[in-house]
Amino acid sequence: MTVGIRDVARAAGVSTATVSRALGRGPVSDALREQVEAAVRATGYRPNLSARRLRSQSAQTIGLIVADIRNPFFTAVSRAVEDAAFASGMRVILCNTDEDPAREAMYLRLMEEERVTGVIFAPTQTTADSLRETPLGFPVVLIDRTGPAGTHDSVVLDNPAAGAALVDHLVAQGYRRIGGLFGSTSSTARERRAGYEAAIARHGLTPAIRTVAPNAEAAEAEAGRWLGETDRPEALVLSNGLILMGAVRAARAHGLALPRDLALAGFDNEPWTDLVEPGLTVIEQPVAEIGAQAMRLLFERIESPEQPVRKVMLSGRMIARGSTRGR
Amino acid sequence: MTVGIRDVARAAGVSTATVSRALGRGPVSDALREQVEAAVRATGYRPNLSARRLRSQSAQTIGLIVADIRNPFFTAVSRAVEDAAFASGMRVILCNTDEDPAREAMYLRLMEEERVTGVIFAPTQTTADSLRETPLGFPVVLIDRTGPAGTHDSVVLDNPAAGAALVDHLVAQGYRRIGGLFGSTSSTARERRAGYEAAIARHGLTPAIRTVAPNAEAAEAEAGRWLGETDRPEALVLSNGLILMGAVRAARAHGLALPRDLALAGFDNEPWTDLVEPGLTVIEQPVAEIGAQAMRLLFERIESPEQPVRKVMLSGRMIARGSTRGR
DNA sequence: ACAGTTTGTGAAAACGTTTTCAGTAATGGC
DNA sequence: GCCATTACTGAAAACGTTTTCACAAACTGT
Repeated sequence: MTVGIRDVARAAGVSTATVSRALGRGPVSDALREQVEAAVRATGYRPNLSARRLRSQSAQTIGLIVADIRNPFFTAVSRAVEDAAFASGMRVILCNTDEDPAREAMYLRLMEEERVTGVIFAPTQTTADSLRETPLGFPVVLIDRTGPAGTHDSVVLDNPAAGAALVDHLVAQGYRRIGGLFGSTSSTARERRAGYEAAIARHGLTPAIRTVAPNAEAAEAEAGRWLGETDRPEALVLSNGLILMGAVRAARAHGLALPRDLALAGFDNEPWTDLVEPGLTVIEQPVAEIGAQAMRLLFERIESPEQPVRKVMLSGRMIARGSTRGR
Repeated sequence: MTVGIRDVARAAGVSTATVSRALGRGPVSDALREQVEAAVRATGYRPNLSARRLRSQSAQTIGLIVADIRNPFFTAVSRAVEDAAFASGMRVILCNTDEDPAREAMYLRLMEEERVTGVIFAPTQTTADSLRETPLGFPVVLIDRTGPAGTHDSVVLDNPAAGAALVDHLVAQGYRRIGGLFGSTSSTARERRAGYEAAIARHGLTPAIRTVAPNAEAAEAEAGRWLGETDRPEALVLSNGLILMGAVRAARAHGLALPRDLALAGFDNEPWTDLVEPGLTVIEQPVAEIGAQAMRLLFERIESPEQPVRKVMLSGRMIARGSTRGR
């Protein structure tokens, strides 16, 4: 039924080995190569990638495992990853874990069964920790979140510096009672929180920290409670774009005007952050760069598996907007 | 090196056929099944999916081809598609075409080589037209955009109705000079435009239409020009979320207040549309439903390939917000 | 002109599964 | 107790490629 390499070989009057070589990079005379190409056109042949993978033991596929593609940070990273992958003739399998360690484990197993060339992975804290003992059958590059030191290549933001920068900025603008609302499941949030704490201490201020599941709904609920209390903070640092959005909603619900009643500073320079009045101060992450660097690390790891573990740390860029304008 | 089914068979003291059956759904006695499962655990066996696909001629993979995953509409749809796919034991390969027919053709060919089970595809007008003559080796479900009638299953919004609903709403709110800014590459935009035109005519008004590449930058530039003209419209209908965002930016740049100086009504109820003051009136698309329905159509098509072509048309829901408050 | 290399080619093995085929043992109806 | 099913099982073929191996022909350098 379906046309295979032997049909092409017959049509071209050569062996299947020659067809394979003509299509790949084996040595073939120009004359035969042309015959083969003509036969391919005539027969409408399409190589069967499963067979090719099985025989060549190379899947030319990478796995991309993230919490939720709807988080704009991951959306942008995934686009960069896929561009780089397809440019190198690789396919991408995308998986959403919803920060669930069980699903993470399931997808990692799936990646083993696919015999993928490599995986780019934003793990939860839990899985990142267990990753060091379980050797996978493929190279892994961690993004956004990082595991215990030195077990896998990774590309992350300089989160402590970014967290501290937001505090410094708020202090410079005259705010003193600065709270922090951080995600509960990722090392990223922990690091941003550490930067926040360090900067707060350096300025001789008192920290006020709450943690929350990293989604807009949970953040809105928690921020709503907080802002309803009598000693609510003058300013809030939010550890990612979804939590920032939740905080904006909560502020609206309480009728608090930015920045007069409450200052907000968060992460992720999403397109809407400069549209909501008076503009939200954020740390912009170099999302495309993160994806591209992750692919680069992955390719280089595949190239030379034994090289020392590397960690690429990129800097965020603070974009000051109206939400932190001084008092 | 790597452990295969024959290693498991040897460890369990059975044939490879029995292992295959124990892991799949063949008839195996309970005793042997347990032996096999123990052997699998002992050896750390992971099935090789390439081999399985090759032999069983079933890839259990679907392709998802969209313009750009960063368009929130496609982000949300893709999430729904992947949830449904993984729930049925299928993998998803995601491809971004950037509305480029050449890339669309390339990815369609890739899908043939992958021998995918099916494809969910949001094509450009160009490719949608050519799709009817080129028979692909797999079922295709069109989403968002639709080709010439009746060649492929599809799930689309009732775009004419949605476009008309926005006009009706604007008219009811007292606006008369209502312009429309539509994307230039998709049938979706054409249909929304048709709805706009029909409603405009029905109200005895004069249409004013411009088209633009469907991205925020191009939309901002074009809207900026338009709003700078002396006879600028009182209200604008925007054919998708990105164009809506561009229009908001252009209005800001011209210092126009919503809705006093300009009313805006667009598509896609993205999370930010109720955060930018005074809230943007939009048609909400049932994104999760679109993804889920597409998968359903695809599965049913696989089930019975000969059944008549089906088109699922879903209704949008208008959410009226401040940007169209009456004058 | 010769040995040694390089280049191009085909036959056949191999990749790791599932599936077919044939066969044996157990079960059921009478 | 016998025949006809049914339930399991293993040997071997098959899936569609790439890669190894062997070999012939065409080049090198001398």
